[in-house]
Amino acid sequence: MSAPKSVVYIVEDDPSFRKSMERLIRASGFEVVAFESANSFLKKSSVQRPACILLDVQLPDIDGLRLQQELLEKGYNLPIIFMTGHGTIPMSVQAMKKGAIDFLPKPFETKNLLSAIVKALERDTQNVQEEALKKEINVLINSLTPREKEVLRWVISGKLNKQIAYALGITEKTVKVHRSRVMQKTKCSSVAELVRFAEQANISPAD
Amino acid sequence: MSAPKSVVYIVEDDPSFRKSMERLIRASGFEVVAFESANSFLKKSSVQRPACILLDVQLPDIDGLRLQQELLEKGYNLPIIFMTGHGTIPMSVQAMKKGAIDFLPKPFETKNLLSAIVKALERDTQNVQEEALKKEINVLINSLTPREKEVLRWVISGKLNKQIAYALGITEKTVKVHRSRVMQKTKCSSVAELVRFAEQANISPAD
DNA sequence: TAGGGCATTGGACTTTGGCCCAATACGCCA
DNA sequence: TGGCGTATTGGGCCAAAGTCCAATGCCCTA
Repeated sequence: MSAPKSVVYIVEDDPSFRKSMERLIRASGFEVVAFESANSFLKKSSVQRPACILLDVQLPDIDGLRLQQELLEKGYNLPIIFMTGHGTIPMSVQAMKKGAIDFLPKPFETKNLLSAIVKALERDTQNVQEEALKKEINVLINSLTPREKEVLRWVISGKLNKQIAYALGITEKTVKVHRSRVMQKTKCSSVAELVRFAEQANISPAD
Repeated sequence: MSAPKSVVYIVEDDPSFRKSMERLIRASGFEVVAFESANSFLKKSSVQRPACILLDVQLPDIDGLRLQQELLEKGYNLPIIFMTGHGTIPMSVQAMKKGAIDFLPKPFETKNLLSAIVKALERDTQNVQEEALKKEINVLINSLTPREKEVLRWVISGKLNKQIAYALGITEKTVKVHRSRVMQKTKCSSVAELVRFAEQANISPAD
């Protein structure tokens, strides 16, 4: 299993600055893909992960901060490092509030940029792992029938089969059947595991 | 049950600005305590909660950012709103990275200040609640004997009494006794509850 | 219309857990 | 030294959960 190479997406309209950034980052061992505008980045169909975005605030089409907002709304969770030549404190504060990794006024120190990139890629590696885990869990959850999900919610709230049966208006016998199917399908071998499993799948206990 | 009144601590050396802030915030319905330096604030023995700090960056004794760092290290978790007359982007970014609620260059809009204060106090209300909960939980945890804690760790990892007995080199009988004591002392009535309880107490499953 | 998935129930049996009783042994503190 | 808290074990009993077996009724699709 070879580690996937990390990608740094650059979005910067100044060609000479863009190219010098490309060289610099590539020389540090990262894969680089550069864009000259926000829209050309957005047109990219697929995004390699783990990755991060090195984003200029002033762009010809869409404002960098605006792009950050759009990516957030679309659920893309790529860490962003801002660069700017004419930034203000309120701009940087807004960017940081929305989760930017860093906000670098040009000209900046190379080491500051690189440490920000490392941090961003570390975070995205985390994100990728977490998303993969959530996906796996959701596959299992979606294999449950509606009734089984219901029983799951009662089980993780610590109720006895008897109580669950009463709550659902069915026999304790039937609850046992659903319950054992839930354990099978979720690959859990104890209630304790099941509780943690359900927590990660954002399934709340019934009441 | 009357809600405790929220306090805004102001740390600002300019007397006229400090007083005008005091008036403004007090007029908005918050309790205010003002200090003219970082050290005079640090000398305050007790802190009312929920609260937040309205902190000037340039202070005669300790730098505002430095104060933030010190409070972090001491485990004080008071939300901070920075104000500054001569701030830079790197300063604001650093402050935000360390969890500041906002960073306002003077002069700022009153509404921006007030919304930051509201947000800061909301967060601290959260913090206070969470800290109180953790405290309660720790009281219960500390009432457990070492052996009981050990059994707890095995129980929340989903092990059977038989397996726990083998792991600890004792009889299943004894495990049952410890286990029932754990349930009593933690006031949990099911394994599911116990798992969540232990999670909040930062107790990890045994293996 | 036949089959498949789903929800439901039953019986019989074993394992596990929880709770009652009581008892022994160790270390520590007043 | 006498008690107190802690850790340990036992027997007996009942409730709860898990695991085989098998069966019925419903809805939907091929």
